[in-house]
Amino acid sequence: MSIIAELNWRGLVADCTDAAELEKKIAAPITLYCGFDPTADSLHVGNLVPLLALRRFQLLGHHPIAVAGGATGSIGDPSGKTAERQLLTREILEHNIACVKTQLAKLLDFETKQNPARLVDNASWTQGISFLDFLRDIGKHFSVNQMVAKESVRARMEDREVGISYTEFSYMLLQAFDFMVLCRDANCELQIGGSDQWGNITAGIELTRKKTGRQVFGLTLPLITNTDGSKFGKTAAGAIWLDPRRTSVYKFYQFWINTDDRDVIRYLKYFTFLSAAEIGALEKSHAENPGPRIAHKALAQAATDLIHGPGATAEAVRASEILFGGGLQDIAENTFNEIIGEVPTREIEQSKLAGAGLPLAELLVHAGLCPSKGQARKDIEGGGVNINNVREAGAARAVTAADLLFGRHILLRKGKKNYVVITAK
RNA sequence: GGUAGGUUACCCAAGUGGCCAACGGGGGCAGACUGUAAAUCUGCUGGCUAUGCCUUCGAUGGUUCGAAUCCAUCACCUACCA
Repeated sequence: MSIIAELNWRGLVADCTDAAELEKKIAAPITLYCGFDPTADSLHVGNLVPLLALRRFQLLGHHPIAVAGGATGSIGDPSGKTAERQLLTREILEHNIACVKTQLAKLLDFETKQNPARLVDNASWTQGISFLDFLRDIGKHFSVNQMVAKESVRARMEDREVGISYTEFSYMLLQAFDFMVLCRDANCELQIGGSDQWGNITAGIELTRKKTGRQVFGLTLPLITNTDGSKFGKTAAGAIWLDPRRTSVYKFYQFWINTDDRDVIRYLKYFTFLSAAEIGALEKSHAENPGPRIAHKALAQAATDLIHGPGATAEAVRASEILFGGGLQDIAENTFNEIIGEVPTREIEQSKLAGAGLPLAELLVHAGLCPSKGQARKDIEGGGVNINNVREAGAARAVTAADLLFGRHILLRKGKKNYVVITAK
């Protein structure tokens, strides 16, 4: 199957330039790139679509280049942003680039002989260029009239409250320059990216044509949206990160498990490498009997596997089975131990539980389940708090050593899915 | 530079001297139902050593027994004029 057909059945093509010509070109392996700006010290699930797309190209024989945006990231892409952003400091940028690089490296194959992936930083080719040279060699090819017409800029120009700085306005020149350099030096002929990158990509295509006379291509991937209208990849607690120190493997797995029914098949196509046949089977089983959530589990399993590996995934699955499987009544100690570390775990001094013990509200705050004691009391009175999976509706309830399971742990729960293990020490 | 209007909790937004920790909506959290769904219904949504106390209605100062509400100054935003 060609990569275009592959992306098409998965619903991963939002738009592309000169489809007919690209189709011909792509019959033979080509070199393509996608950029990732280091806006944080970890990528998040939203970055997964373009990243996995690079991988999909690689699996079908093409040559992927992941570009870490050391240069572009220091400017800030205005695309899809409603307000000017704070520039990152040099130190933070350095740190972010280093972190993002290791994540990119994990998802692409750099070892294969045929078509190894490459990882470059666009700062490496912007560094030596003076502002004057850049204005003369690159800036001259851009028409401000056209730049102003691009959606990303126009949106900000029309909004008089926020506006756009000259710095962010110039962003597209840098990204266009990347494409031109990669075409010239690495024979890169295709750039992929999120649909918000369309303007930047086409700017690069034009610059490349003007500077090198070559025709290069652009392909954008759809913006992922949840059916209920909320933003994909964001929870109340924030973004879902790929770095397990920011989002635990258990939480990452749970994020996918909690996918809306209406989205699950679509997401299997977007975020896994399962075949059309496999996904078709899951779709059928889900349509017939959605209760067991076979498709959700397959999605969560596959996505977690991809990012965190099979070992960590198995642990997250096991912890989920224990917590959501049934009662804790006669759970074995070593079974319970499996959820420690998977579920957020907090320590507490043994002495605090001695005698009259610690008010439950205080423990909830200590566990990070409630923002304040007042809120904790309300949550308790509302019947949302469980100790060791037994509801505690008395606000005066104190937690004592008698509540410890195996003499060491307390399983706190707020609502249906928010668990914290408290370990006495 | 001139004139008019605005700035209220996570967001939108009501309130124009005491009944205001502040209407309503959104969002969020929790409960019931369920499948760790969706839809629906219900409760909560500033803090605390808690029948009370403290902090909060752009900032600072003032008037008053009492201010989100009145006055002054400052900052920012919007519209019209120049």
